[in-house]
Amino acid sequence: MIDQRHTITRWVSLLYRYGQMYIGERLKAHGIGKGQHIFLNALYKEDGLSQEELSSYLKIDKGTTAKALKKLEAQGYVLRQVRAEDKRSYRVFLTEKAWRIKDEVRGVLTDWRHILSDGLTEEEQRLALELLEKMGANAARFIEENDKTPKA
Amino acid sequence: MIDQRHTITRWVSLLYRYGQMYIGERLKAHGIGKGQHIFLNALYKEDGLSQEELSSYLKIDKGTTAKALKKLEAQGYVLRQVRAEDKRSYRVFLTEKAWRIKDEVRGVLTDWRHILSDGLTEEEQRLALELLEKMGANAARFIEENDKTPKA
DNA sequence: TTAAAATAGTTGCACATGCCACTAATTACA
DNA sequence: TGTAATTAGTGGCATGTGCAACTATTTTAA
Repeated sequence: MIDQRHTITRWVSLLYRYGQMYIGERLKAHGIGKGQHIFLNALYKEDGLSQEELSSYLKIDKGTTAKALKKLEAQGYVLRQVRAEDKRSYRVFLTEKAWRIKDEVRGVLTDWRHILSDGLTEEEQRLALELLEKMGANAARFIEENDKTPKA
Repeated sequence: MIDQRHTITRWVSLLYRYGQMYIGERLKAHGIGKGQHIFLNALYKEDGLSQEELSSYLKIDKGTTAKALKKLEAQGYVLRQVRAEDKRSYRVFLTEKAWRIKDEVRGVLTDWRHILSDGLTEEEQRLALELLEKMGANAARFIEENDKTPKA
């Protein structure tokens, strides 16, 4: 019925939304929402980051970051320690409870990647990541340049 | 500081969120939100579809579709006509006001694609679309199969 | 050294999105 | 034919997300 030509933007939208559904479904049982897993995964890689560092690494708004961490803290997955050297900021640490489910949380992303990669060769998977990375870097550069408020 | 290895999922998230920001910013002046442009674009391709058809084509929840169309109708961009043959459903038509901004609305997506494609060869762009399409189809198949409520 | 600018984090608001329960109409079938 | 099942659309709820205004602290510079 409709012309089936899809665009990059359209597929990105589908992949994002469906990925969120999958992740949300898989983590629901732990009381972790689809907006929080990304922070857990970042902290598994490097524990003790500040919210600012998480925000800028993940390129997620600091308000969103604050809310996600608040939930993770309420669920007992992270705790926040005011830094002595700079009392404005925290260090965010994973709790034992968070470390205990590390493999499971990381497994959700791994599994989703496997679902997406079905039928793709190793080479295609590598290429997909490389091209997404290039486009992502372009997007980030553009958006970040354009919200620098013109000084004048 | 943090290991810079990003995954497909991470880049998809960034591309989606930044794309939404870009689109929202560009269409704000027309009173069109970032959640509505996708429906306009689908209708530019084929006018007069039902909400059901739009939902299933775009793979967007029918509740979300209903709300987006309600906004577009309130802004005078679409109107809905009950079908005589099936009084449960509408045909959604673009108004003259919507047709007038067609090039501009479509241009937003084109421009965003150009931003993303900066530094990519034609061949890479083709590949990117092809790989996204394959992964998108995998995602859709998985999600759609898994929410078929087991009959038993 | 003090006043101004920058920075980390919080909160409220608006909006997008999916899910679910619901209504009204249509279709299937006993 | 009449009842059950299915379908199109709506509305409420929960959550994620970005933005903007705000506070508290730290840094810069006059």
